[in-house]
Amino acid sequence: MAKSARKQDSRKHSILDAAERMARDGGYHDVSFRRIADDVGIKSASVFHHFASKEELGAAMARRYADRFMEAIGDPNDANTTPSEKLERYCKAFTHALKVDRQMCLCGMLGAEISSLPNDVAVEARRFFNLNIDWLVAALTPTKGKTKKKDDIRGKALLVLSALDGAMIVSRATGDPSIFDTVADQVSRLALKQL
Amino acid sequence: MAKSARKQDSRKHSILDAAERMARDGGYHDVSFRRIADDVGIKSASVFHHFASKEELGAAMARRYADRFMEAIGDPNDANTTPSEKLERYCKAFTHALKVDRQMCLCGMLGAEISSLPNDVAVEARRFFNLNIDWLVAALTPTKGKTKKKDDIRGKALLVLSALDGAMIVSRATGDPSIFDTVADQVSRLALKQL
DNA sequence: GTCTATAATTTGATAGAC
DNA sequence: GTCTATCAAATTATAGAC
Repeated sequence: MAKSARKQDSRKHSILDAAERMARDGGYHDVSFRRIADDVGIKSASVFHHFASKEELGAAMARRYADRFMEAIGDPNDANTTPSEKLERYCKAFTHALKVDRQMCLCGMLGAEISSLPNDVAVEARRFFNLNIDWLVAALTPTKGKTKKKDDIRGKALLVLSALDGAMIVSRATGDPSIFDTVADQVSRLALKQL
Repeated sequence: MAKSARKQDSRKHSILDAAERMARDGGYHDVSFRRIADDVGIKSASVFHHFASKEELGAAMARRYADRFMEAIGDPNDANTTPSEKLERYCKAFTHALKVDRQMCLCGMLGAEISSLPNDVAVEARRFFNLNIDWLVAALTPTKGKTKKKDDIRGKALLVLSALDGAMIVSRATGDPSIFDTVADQVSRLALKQL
């Protein structure tokens, strides 16, 4: 039972991998069951055994991506790392998506498409952004010393998130990956200034 | 002859309007000739009389959007307006897209999808970004006084473009339009500082 | 310039055998 | 859990009448 459950998860995993790759290049509307099946090496009818609909698949794909992303950036309240180190780790998660995967951030893509997404997929995309904002606010809040104005911190969090997501698009659109670094460096310095 | 040319242009105009609306909500892959035709009130075969292929339509759509955008933001070298005024006008163009049109910036959407776009469409999207970067560099370059380091100015231009494009996504994804203003205000102040 | 008709392909999805 | 077979609908695109 444990063995077959693992086997099922592995197939589900492969299906989500294929779907994620397609969505991060062409968006949700460019994902197709046929091409996923071809990628995985099964038939499209078999994909439906794992996910009852495209909406369900899309929601699972977005949720898995968000969970992975949050796990990669760690605990924003960890007392053993500085805001600067936390922010560096955060930027690296984006850098990995852009330069190692050589793709868009999945939820950045879904965020752009949000008004045309099926509800369950849109919910997961929205969740990603809210989790990110909360994480950045926590990471940028000084653990000791006077409490800075909360609105200022939130503003900086929104600036960091927006700039990094936008920089991915600008980098990819112009074909110049160094643009991302230029933007990430600036926005990191600004977010940490007068903290 | 002038009359029929005008009539043709009006129809082409309506087709591009419909295509743009679809692309700004769901991306290039969510644009369809059938739905464009339904929107305009003609048959899909008639759309092909105006645009020989989806790629040609997509390229025309992107180019028209970019040209309109550049016209809206004006001359970056105009000696009668300050960098601050230029930047304000630039932000307003994005605000209009987000709050009046209530849609994504078309080229922001196409930029995210760039790796899956037909060549001619990708070329136009790329052009939009390069035009924007050049415009911002010109607008942020002081007309008199010492010439700031060119890399600094370019860096600020990239930050502004990235942050505004990203802020559109974050605003739409979270359903909170005020996020855009928060980011735009910060990035404007930062770009003008020590100019 | 728009139409009908049609083609070839792809889409998301289901039924039922193995 | 995967398959074959099938479906209805949608996709881009073309041919040819009006």
